[in-house]
Amino acid sequence: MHFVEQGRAGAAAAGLTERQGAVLERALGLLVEGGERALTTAGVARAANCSKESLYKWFGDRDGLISAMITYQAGKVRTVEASAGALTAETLRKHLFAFACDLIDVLSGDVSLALNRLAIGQASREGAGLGRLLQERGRRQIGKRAAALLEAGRKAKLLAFDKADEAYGTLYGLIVSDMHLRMLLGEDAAALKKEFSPRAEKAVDAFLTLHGVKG
Amino acid sequence: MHFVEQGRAGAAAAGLTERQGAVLERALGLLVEGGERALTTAGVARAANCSKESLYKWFGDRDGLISAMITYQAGKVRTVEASAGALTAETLRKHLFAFACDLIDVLSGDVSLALNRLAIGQASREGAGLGRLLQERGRRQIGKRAAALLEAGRKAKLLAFDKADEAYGTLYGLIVSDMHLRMLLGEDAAALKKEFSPRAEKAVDAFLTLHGVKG
DNA sequence: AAGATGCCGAACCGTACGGTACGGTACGCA
DNA sequence: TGCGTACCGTACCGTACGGTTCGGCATCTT
Repeated sequence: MHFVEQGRAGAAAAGLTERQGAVLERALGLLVEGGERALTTAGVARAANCSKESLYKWFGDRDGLISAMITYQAGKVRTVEASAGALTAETLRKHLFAFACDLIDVLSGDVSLALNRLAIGQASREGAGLGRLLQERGRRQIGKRAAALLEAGRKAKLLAFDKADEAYGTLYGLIVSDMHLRMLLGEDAAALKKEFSPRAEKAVDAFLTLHGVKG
Repeated sequence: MHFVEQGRAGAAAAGLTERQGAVLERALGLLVEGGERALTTAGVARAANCSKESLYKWFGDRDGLISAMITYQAGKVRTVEASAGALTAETLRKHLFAFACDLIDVLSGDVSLALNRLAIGQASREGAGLGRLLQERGRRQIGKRAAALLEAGRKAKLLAFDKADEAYGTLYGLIVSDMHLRMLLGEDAAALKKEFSPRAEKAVDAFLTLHGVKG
């Protein structure tokens, strides 16, 4: 596993009290369980045994609460630096495969799905604020890891590509295809994950066919 | 262009009055403009110059209205049968490229985006009903066209693959990557489309590298 | 001419939500 | 002991929505 979920590390990172972190945790639970409709200020207060007054003091308003939930959750996912050992064709393939599996794991996580649904629902009425936040805090991390891996592969003369982000886009598409959207639309995430996991290997193969240096 | 938008053909296809089709049209307009929050029964009635009573008589309730909107919109997109002429490597590439462009066009359409956002928002609280409907009516059509094209390519010994739907998944991923999700999250659709359109050619090239029969 | 039908516009009802205000309580500090 | 602070629980307010009801009008049928 290359992504680690840390207990409440997200709280301190964002300058939040332990208590506030716990509240956000319950709020995330409510969101996962019942979607945006279940994320009412009264509901969060009841579930977290706190008062609405405190919610408004801490987070400003409902949107502030949601933003705090996103950054809090993003703070829990940390990417482990890839081992900087010498890269061979074999280890590169292994790293790519591990990346593919982790990517599928992250995307199919129920908290991730719930937050993406929330941000997408919000996107229509008020700009791309939450969407950008989610993109920035969530995908940026995992994208960085991929970029580092690809760049290392190129340095080791194992990969060839013009622009790293285009190559990453290709890799992402090969791995994910339309799985993410289907999960967001409500298809059973576990079943889809089971169906897509074996594809991870084929996706890596395809990517190496496209960008691997023949050797 | 291989996808045609027909005026109100969706109405007759779904057994709807001309008037009801017009109402759904206004409802779709409201949804595109202001997201789910703007899709209130009173708002639709006002925008369409009809009474709420008629809305409930015609569509049952709000969910029925939404379902009708989805099937109505799906009925407007028809895939044109690919010309059955002899397939050469050149024409196959052209067809694949046209498909890629059309796919990007469909996915970046504002009505499509709005309906997908709506279905995704709904997915969390009440099963995958709308999601399935959207998937069934919308993507099934375009998927069929792709499947036919791929199958024709295989018959002409220009493509090689085991399962057609897996190959389609690969093609889809190469074309779309994470563009759809980013648009759903609120990134400017026009800008993204502009960025991704040149990628369509590269995606087709990559797909042919993976599944094309060397000749 | 008279009833029936279909529809509009508006009023209405119950509910639920976001946000605020208030009384009460536990705890730290002088 | 007294005071401030932070918090809880609850009640409250305004608003907005889904859904129903009702009076009125126009068109069609017999």
